Amino acid sequence: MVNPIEALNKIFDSRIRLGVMSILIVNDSVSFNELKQMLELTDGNLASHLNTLEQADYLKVQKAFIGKKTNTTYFITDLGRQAFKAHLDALEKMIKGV
Amino acid sequence: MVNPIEALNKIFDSRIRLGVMSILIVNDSVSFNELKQMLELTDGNLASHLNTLEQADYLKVQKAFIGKKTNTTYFITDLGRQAFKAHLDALEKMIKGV
DNA sequence: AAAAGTGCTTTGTTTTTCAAAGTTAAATAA
DNA sequence: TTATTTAACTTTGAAAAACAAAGCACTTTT
Repeated sequence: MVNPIEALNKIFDSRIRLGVMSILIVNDSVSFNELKQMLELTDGNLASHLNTLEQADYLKVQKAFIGKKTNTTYFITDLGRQAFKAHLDALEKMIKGV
Repeated sequence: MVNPIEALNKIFDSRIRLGVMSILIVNDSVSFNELKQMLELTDGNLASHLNTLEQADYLKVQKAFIGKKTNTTYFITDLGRQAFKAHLDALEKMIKGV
């Protein structure tokens, strides 16, 4: 038998990063503040998890002004979408005992 | 919107513990050594993760002799099955954006 | 001018993860 | 009978990760 956990992505061990990806995969663009409110996190904690996902090229950032307010918006990348799906597939296979 | 990650079980953040549960949910009884081989872990690492799951009453242990050899076998508990399913449900809901 | 909001970074503590080595007890080989 | 091996841990310690809280730069609102 092949080790069932080796196909799981370590980056997605984190509940918070899973949450971010889940939000971004259906919403296609979400601001820092929206994420913060949805996930109920402190700024620093969110920023560091976003940074981990960014380092992995799973999401990209766009800084802009909306009206006069600064706004940081996050998008999932193709690689991120791919990695997330692969992780979910691996999870499903593992659970189903394939 | 309700925080999508709060229904996730922290115990299942760990890939290894997820793996153990996935194995036990379909196999109903697996020995320490089988788990060790399937998941490719060191003794200590496996023991500590099993301990975490035991503390949570997600699995129970049975020590016995099989022939003349000592054997430690792990079983999932009802609570464990329940918690695991609840976690998977929460994951699914989160991913589907419900 | 003061207060508040955005989006971080920094700092430092706590928690978690893990490998490696040590341990106990039984089994088997020499 | 002594030595080795196997099973299943426990202990130790190091490294990594998670997190809250505070600080900061900048802007906007009051």
